Parts: sequence; C-alpha cells; structure tokens
Amino acid sequence: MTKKYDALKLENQICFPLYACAKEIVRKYKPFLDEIDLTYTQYITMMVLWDKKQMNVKTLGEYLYLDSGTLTPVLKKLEAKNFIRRSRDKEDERNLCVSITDEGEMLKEKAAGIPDKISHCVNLTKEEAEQLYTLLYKTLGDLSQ
Amino acid sequence: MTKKYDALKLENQICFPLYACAKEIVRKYKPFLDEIDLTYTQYITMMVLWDKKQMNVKTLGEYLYLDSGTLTPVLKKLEAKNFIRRSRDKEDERNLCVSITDEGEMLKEKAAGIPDKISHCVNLTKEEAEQLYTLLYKTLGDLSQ
DNA sequence: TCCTTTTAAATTGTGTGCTATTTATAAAGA
DNA sequence: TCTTTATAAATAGCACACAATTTAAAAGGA
Repeated sequence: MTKKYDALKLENQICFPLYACAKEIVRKYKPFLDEIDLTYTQYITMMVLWDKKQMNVKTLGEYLYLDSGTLTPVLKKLEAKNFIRRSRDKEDERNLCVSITDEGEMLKEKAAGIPDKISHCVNLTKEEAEQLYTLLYKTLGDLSQ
Repeated sequence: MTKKYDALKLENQICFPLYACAKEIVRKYKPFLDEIDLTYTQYITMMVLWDKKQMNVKTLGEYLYLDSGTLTPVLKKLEAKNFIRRSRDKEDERNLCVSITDEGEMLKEKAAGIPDKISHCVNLTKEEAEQLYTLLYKTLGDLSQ
C-alpha cells in the first residue's frame, strides 16, 4: 500500500537522479578538460562558438540555458585565455558580441577526442542513449514553458 | 555524411541536456521551496532524514553524491533553522551524527505537496517517466564506477 | 606503548549559478 | 524633442560543488 509520504523519498523522485547524474558526468569530464585548461561551463560555451563562430551574450545564454550573471565571468576568463574576443556591437552598443579567436579554433582540435572518451564512461546501448536523449529534450522542452 | 567535429556539437551530446534539465527542474522547485525556507540541496538532505531519521555525514554524502566540503555548510544552516541536530558520535568521535528534530519532522508535512506540484511541470507519460528513471539510474550506476 | 597510517569532518580557494539590482543604450510615445 | 519604457550586460550577494589540505580521532603494527 502506498503511504502518505512516499513521494518525498529520494528514490521516488525524477529530479534527484537527474541532478546526481549531471554532477557525476561533469566530474568525468574534469580530467580531460583539465588537459585543455577549460571548466565544463567554459567547454560548452566553446562548443557553441566552435559551431557558430560568433554570437551575442543573450543568444549564447539561450543556447546554454544560462544568463549574463553566469556568463559574464565565464566569458571574461575565456577572453583572458585568448580563446574568444568580446566587443560591443557597433549597430547596438547594448549587445556584446562574443567571437572565437584563432587560438580558440585551434583548441577545437585538442577537444575533438573528448566526446568519445566520455562515452566510454556510460555503458548505454545505442538505443538506450537515443531514448535518454529524446526523453531529456522532451523534459527540457516542458520545463522551458 | 558525418563530419569530423560533429561529436563536439552541443546537440550531439548526452551530457548537455542532462546538465540543462537538472538546472531547469531545480529552478522549478524554487518557488515551492522558498515557501518552506529550504534550498534544493537542503531539501534533498531533509528528504533523506525524513526517511532515515539519523545518519553520519559520510553516509549522507553517499546517498546524495556530495562530500563533506559541500555538506558541512549545508548542515550548519539546517541546524541554525532547528530542522536538524549535529552531534559527535560517542563511540567514534570522528563521526558527526546528523539527526532530525521535531521541527524538522513538522516540516515534512509542509513539504508533502511539493512532488505533486513539480510533476505538473513535466508532461511525460507514466511509461516515459519510468523509462527516464531507469535510464538515469543505469547511467548513474555506470558513472559511479 | 609509541609511531604510523587511516578515516571523518572541517577548512580553504576557485568557479559556477541564481535572483535582484544597476548601468548604459536604444526605442517609443506624448 | 523630451521623457518614459524596454532591453542587454554587468554587478552584487548568496549558496552550492569540488579539489586539495588540514585537523582530530581511531586503528594497526613494531
């Protein structure tokens, strides 16, 4: 019989394994990211810029689900490492344009092997990984409402 | 045709939706947790104690995937709110025993409605939720190796 | 018993991540 | 045009989260 407080148990929540999984997988990235002197947040920021080359902070934040309060210090650190450039948009000075540097492009080469190394830490079948991927994006969509 | 750097795109990673989903769902808890003066980390700590009544920091950390560096300040705040007690184990003074107070028990009543409110933020079917749950715990198991 | 090793928490320092506020710029309206 | 409103970043303050170190206590071995 289901008891009054069962829903309050850790093992009956969907949020907890999500929270724990995200933390643990980010931890797995650490040794690989250390080698290229990036944190996980810096890494996902670079991933967007490796793909899109340039973007303002607001749009970047929409991709990453982060706001300027988090991004500003991250971007300043990436700029200090010469992986990105930060400059005001001449058309609209409110916008800060973030763009990748040559050094940032070169970093992509060094990062190219990371996704494969991480995939070895998780033993999901191709079908399971696709299922998880689909369910996570469906959930993310619901949560963004 | 698959390109050399495709694996480095945000949308081809499993970690990113995991990371984003975890953040967004924790954000959904915030208004409800604000009402009972708990942060998410404090809430999952209380969940373990509502269930188990008492436990040392190390064991608590194994349940929550957190270490003493994170837990010590969290536990001090919960003690300041009179939801828990912290006391050294008489048998082995290295262990700190964390136990729930009457006030902590009373908080359970106020928290009882939260899981149901959160479930309305995510529109997964019962089957999808179970699938996601299973895949997350499978992944968490792999990552803990 | 005394010394070494191990273990559990606490501490330190860095980096997010969030809310709320502030600053600067642009847009909109009387 | 002048004022009000809206928008984009930056800033401030708080709370994790983690790695590395320190402290205190217990266990194990010569």
